[in-house]
Amino acid sequence: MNMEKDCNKHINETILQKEFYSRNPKKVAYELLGKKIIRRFDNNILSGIIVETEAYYGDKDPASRAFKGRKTYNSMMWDEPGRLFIYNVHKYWMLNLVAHEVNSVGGVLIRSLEPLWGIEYMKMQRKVKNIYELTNGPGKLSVSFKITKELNGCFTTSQDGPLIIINKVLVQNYDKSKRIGIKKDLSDELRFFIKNNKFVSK
DNA sequence: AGGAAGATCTACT
DNA sequence: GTAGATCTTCCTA
Repeated sequence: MNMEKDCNKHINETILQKEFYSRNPKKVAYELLGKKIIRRFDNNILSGIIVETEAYYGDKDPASRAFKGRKTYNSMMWDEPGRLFIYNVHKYWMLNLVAHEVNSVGGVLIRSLEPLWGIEYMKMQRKVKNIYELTNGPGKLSVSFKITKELNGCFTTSQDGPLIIINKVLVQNYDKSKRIGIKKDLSDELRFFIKNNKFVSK
């Protein structure tokens, strides 16, 4: 076995650490594309590849949950980068990673995944058979991956957490657009997705 | 008490 | 593809 190759493989299989998330959310959102998400609960393991994300800022971003100042339900956005921030929209839970520079506020919404393992379990959760309908939207992936507000504040950076994110090589073939479903959006394009990936939301 | 929300489903043209 | 209902959670009054 080639020693250099073995070494690279090891590096690419590490859990993303706090430093990764301690940057501008826009940069974190883009770099999260292609990374592997692993969800553990009871004796189950589910996993998928992140194929669509959106960046959110603090009080300068009218679409952000942090826009109106720090409250009980949104305080996680001020917290340590790499923790989970979960909130509700309509009747669905949104999966976010806390991501911001020092003394700042922000997060990245995971909008779509490409399912890897546990597909049968996801079909049961979602009550649909079509594999493309399991995780192609923020609400849908939370149902498939059994994500609820109980996970708010969990550290994705610790080995034994219920949800961790594994490093992978940087995705090159990505595209960006305005964020989806936002009434008052910023002029910047803050939605990132892998080009021609069938699991990106519509 | 009333309303809005970072979405989704269903039932259509 | 697009319109309208949905019936949860948290906000504002």
